[in-house]
Amino acid sequence: MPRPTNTAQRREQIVRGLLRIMAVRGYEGASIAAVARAARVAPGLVHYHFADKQEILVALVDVVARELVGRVARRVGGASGPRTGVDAFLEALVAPDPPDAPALACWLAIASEAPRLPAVRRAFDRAVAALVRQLEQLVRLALEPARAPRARAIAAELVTAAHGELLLAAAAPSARPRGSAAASLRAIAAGLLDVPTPAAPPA
Amino acid sequence: MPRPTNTAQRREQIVRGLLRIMAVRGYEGASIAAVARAARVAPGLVHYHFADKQEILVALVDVVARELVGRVARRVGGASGPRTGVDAFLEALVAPDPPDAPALACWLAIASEAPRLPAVRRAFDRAVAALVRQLEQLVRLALEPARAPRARAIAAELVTAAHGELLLAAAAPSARPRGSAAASLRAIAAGLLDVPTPAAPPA
Amino acid sequence: MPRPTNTAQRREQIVRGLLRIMAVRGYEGASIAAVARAARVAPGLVHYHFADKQEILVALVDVVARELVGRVARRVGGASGPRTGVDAFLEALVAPDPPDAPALACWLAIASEAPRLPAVRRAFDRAVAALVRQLEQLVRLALEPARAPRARAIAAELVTAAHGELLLAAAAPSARPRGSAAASLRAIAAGLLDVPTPAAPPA
Amino acid sequence: MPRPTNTAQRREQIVRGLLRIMAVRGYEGASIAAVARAARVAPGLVHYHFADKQEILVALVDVVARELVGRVARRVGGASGPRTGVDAFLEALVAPDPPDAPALACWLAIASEAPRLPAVRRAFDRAVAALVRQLEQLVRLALEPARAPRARAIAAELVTAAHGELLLAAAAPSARPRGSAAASLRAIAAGLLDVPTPAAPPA
DNA sequence: TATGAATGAGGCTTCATTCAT
DNA sequence: CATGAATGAAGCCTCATTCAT
Repeated sequence: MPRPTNTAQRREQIVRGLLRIMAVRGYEGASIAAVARAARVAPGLVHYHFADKQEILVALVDVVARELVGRVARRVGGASGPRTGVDAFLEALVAPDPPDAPALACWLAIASEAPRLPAVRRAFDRAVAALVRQLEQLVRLALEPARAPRARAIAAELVTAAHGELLLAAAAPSARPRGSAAASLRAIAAGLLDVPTPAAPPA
Repeated sequence: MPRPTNTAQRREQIVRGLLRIMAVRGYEGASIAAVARAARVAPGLVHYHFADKQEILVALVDVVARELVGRVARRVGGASGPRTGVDAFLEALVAPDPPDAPALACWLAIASEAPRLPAVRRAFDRAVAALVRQLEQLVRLALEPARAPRARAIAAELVTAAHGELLLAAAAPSARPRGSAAASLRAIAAGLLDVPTPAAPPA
Repeated sequence: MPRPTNTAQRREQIVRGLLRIMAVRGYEGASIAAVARAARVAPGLVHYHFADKQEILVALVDVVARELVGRVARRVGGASGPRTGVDAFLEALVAPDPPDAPALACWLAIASEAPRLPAVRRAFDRAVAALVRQLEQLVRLALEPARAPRARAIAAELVTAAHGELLLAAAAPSARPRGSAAASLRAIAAGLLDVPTPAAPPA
Repeated sequence: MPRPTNTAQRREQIVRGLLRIMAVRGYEGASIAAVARAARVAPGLVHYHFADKQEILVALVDVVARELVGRVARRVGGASGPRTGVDAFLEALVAPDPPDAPALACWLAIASEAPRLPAVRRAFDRAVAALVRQLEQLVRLALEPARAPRARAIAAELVTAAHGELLLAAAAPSARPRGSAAASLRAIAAGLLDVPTPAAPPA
C-alpha cells in the first residue's frame, strides 16, 4: 500500500475553499477555478475528489453546520441561567464574532440554493433540524413544566426567526430598526416563552 | 408624433417573464433567452428596454413588491379586529393563495440575490421598509397605547420572522413542526404584542 | 419582420464543416472549434443553430446520404444495361471520384458512431434502407422474373458487402487482394444474380 | 532473482479490461480509469505496463484476433463437408454465441479506429490477413481445381462481406431483411464458389 | 511493481451582450 | 421598436499522463 490516502484532508481543504469564495460571491459566483485557487490546489484536483460542484456544496453544508453547532455550544456553555441559554444560542446564530462571519454568510448562501438543489436541501434540512433539537433542550429548561410540549415548536419558531434575521440583515439592512438582531430575537423569545399559545382564530 | 410608445407595457411584459422563470429557476438560472420566451418577446428586444439583466431584476423588485402590498391590503381589509389585522398581514406573507405562489418564490429569490447586488439590495430594502410601515399601522392598533413606541420595532420583528418562514419553508421544509407557518407567526405576534420587552441582560 | 432568417444556410455550412473535419479525424476528433473554423463561423454560433454536437452529426447523415444517392443516380444513369446498372451502383459506393472521397470517409465514420448513438443510428438506418430500395430496382431489372422476390434481399446483401469493402479498405488496406473493390463486388453481384439461393444446411 | 515477473498477466488483464469497456462504449469512451476499474487494477499501473492508451488498443487487436481465430477453428472443426466448412467460418464471424458478443463488438470498434491510427491499422490488417488465409484453405477445398487460383480472392471477398454484416448489423439494424446475417453470407458464398468470375466490363 | 494523488490541457456548452437589418 | 443572428468569454467537467511514495 505505497500511497496513504489523504482524501479526507484534501476534501476538507477544497470545501473550505468553497466556503471562502461562496461567503463573498455566492454559489454560482464561486467558480471551480476560484475555489481551487482559494484552496491552493490545482483545478483538476477538485473533480478528482468531488464528482461535481454540487457535491462540494453538500459537503460544505455539513462542515458549516458542525461549526455552527460547535460555536453555539461554546457560547451557550458560558450562559448562567436557562433564559440566558436560549438568548446565547440565538445570539450565536445572528451576531457572529468576526471570525465566524464567513461561515454565517455561507450558511445563508446555502439556504438560498437549497430550494432548487434537492441534495443540498436534504443536507441543509438535516442541519437545521439538528439546530432545532439543540435549542429545544434549552427551551425546555426555560419553560414552565406545563408547557413543555411546546418546547419543540418554540425552538423551531426561534430558529426560523433567526434565519429571518440573517436574511434581512444581509438583504435589507436598513429596513429594520437600529439595534442588534439579537435584541429582536430576545424579544421574540421572551414572548414565546412567557405567553401561552393563543387559540387559532375562528376562521 | 407617430407611434405612441409602448415601452411601459413591454418592460412590464419582460419583467413578468423574469418573474415566471425566476420563481422556478432562480436568478442565475433565468437566461435572457428564457425570459424573452416567457415574455413572448424576441431576445434582442430585452436589451433594448433594459441595459442589462440586473436592471430587469431591479424592476422586478418593484413589481413584486406592489403585488405583495396589494395582496396584503386586500386580505387585511377583510379582517374584523386589530389583532386579526396583524394576523392577516402575516398570513398574506407566508401562506399564499396558489396564484400568488410564484410571486412569493420570486420574492425569496430576490432576497437571496440582494446581498451581493447593491442596486437590488436598495430596491429590496425600500420594499421591505414599506411592508414594515404598512404592518406598523396594524400593530399600533393592536397595542396598548403605552407601548406605541414599540410598534415599529415589533412590526420589523414580525416581518423579519415572516421572512424566516419563507426561507426555511423552501430550504428546510421538514425541519420545522407540522402546522402552518401562519400559526407560528401568530404565536410570535401574540408574544410580542402582549409582553413588555425584557431588559437586556447584564452582559 | 426586419431580419430574414438564414438558419438553413448556416446549418448547412456548419454541417459541411463537420463533414470536412470528420472525414479526416472522425467524430470524436472533430472538436466544435475545429468545425466552426472549417465552416468559417464563430464558435458560439454552432450552438445557436444546433443544440449539441450530436445534432450536427444527425444532420450530416442526411446531407451525406443525399449526396450518395445523387451520385449513385448520376452514375447509374449512364449505364447501358441492367447488369451494368447494378455494377455502376456498387462502384459508386466504393470507388469514389476524388471529390467524393471525403463524403465516403465521412459515411464510414458515421457508421462507426451509429451503434452507440441512437439518434444517429436511426438516421443512418433510414439512409441505408433508402440505398437498398434504390438498388432493389436495379436488381429487379437484372433478375429473371421468377426470382424477383429475392430482389430486396439481394440488394441488401450487396449494400452490406459494399460497406464491408468501405470498412476494410480503410481499416485493413493490404489484407485484401490487389484489384479494385469494385471488381470484388461485381463478382459477388454476379454470383447472387445468377445462382438460386441454396437451401439452408440441415443444421 | 527475486520476484518473478507478472508483467504478462497484468498486461493481459488490462487488455481485457479495455475489451469489456470498449465493447460497450467504444475506444474514445473507454477512459483509462474505467479500463483500470474493469481490470481491477490501480489506474497508475496502466501506464506502467503500457506507454499510452493506444498501445493497449494495439495489444487488444492481437488478443481479440486470437480469440476469433480460435473460435472459428473450433466451429469449423465440427463441419462435415467442404462447403459447410466455409459456412461455419462465416457464421462464426457474424453470429456469435453470447459469450463472444463482446469480442465481436470490440472487433468492430477496432476496425472503426484503425483508419486513423496507423499502429492499430497495421495490427488489424495483419489479423484480417490471417483470417483470410484461414478461410482460403476452406475455400480451396470447396472449389473445383480449375478455379483454385481464385481461392484467395474469394476468401477475401467473403471476409469483407462478413465485415459488412458486422458493421450494418450494429449501425443499421433494421435496414436489412429479416433473417440471419449468416444466411446472407451463405448466399454470397454460394454465388462465389459456383460461378466463374465474369469478365470486367469493357469500361 | 503498485498505489492513488496530482496536473493541466482541452472539450462541450451556456449566455449576456451586441449588431445588422 | 423589433427581430434574430452573431460573438466571445467563461464555466464545468473529462481525461491521458505523470509523480511521489
